[in-house]
Amino acid sequence: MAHPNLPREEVVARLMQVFRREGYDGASLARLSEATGLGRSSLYHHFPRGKEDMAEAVLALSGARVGRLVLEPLAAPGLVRGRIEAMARGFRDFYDGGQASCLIELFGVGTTGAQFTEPLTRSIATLTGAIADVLIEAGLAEDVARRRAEDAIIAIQGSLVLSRAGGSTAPFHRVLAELPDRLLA
Amino acid sequence: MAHPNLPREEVVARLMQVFRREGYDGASLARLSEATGLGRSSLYHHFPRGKEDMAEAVLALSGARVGRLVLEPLAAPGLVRGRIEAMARGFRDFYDGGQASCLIELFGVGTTGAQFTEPLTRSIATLTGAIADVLIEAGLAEDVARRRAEDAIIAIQGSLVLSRAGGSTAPFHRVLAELPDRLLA
DNA sequence: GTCTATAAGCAGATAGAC
DNA sequence: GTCTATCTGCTTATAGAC
Repeated sequence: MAHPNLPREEVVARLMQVFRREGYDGASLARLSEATGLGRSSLYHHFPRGKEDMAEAVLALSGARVGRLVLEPLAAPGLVRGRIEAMARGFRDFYDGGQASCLIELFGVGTTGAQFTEPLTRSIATLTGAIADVLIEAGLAEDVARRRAEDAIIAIQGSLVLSRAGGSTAPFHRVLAELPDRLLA
Repeated sequence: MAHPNLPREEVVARLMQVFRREGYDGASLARLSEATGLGRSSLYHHFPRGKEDMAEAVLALSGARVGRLVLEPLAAPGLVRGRIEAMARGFRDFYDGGQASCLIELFGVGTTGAQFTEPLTRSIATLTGAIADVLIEAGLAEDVARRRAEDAIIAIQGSLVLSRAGGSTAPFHRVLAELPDRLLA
């Protein structure tokens, strides 16, 4: 066994890598076992309902990371522009420089049904709400703020799709670089 | 058998529906068989290498539809704005009003490997190139035109992700409605 | 908490009759 | 060109020893 007594968060982080690469249906137990160094039975010990529980844990970790990397810098004290720039760096790290897929695209498809869509929907709403709040704080009208916040999320998601399809993370990095000006223009 | 002597294009269209809903790995032969009304063996008669051939046919149909619905209206004679509006309607139809997923997100993940990425990459490049050409025709500088064209594709893809995650196609329709002004501003 | 062994079922794919 | 029947392998999941 390659990784004995791995802390749970590290196990979940490795599960997340697999889900992001292979999707929910594509991530087999064999692959998840290999990535974590845990045998099938060990995985079932930690996640009694199997893949379903693993995916839930991955979503929870994902939510926590978005909170720490994106929402916290956005809500921190300081000038609005600086906080938005920090948020952009947070997105960059969360998506591993544009190489990691978004779980929204992966868990909203196939066998999963509507099982995971609700947390993902809430996550999107929280994110756009937080960005809109900062823009309102900066003096923008509420409807403009909400629209620009949604545009920002749209641009990030779209750039991830294009980056993966095109084999270059350039679109992702360009969108992040332009984000502060687009939000505050 | 529910649908005897179905024309090939109709068969492929039904396969596309399944792949779009379930993803590549999630689309089982049982499901593909049910959707087309063809038994497993009939599917293998038409698509000797199985799912792989089916996915290829689906990609080909997808490319043909993009050509007819999006690229042709864009290249047609007439004023640039009207052609861009026609292109937006083409995207709306191609993505079934925002309810259909993009194959880029589905075929770039899981078992498929790099097998289908090349046609998808080319498709994106063709699309952005065609949009950029029209903007250059309208008098924009080439670098600006190329950037805006890429932004348009990013916005459309991102809005599809948000529409699916949020349970409402509003983001998709908003992006399409704003497309002409954004490209020509 | 991890292991080996195994169950039960479904996946993709094929053979051969009609 | 479609059918029924079948094969092999891999899937998720469980049982029980250590």
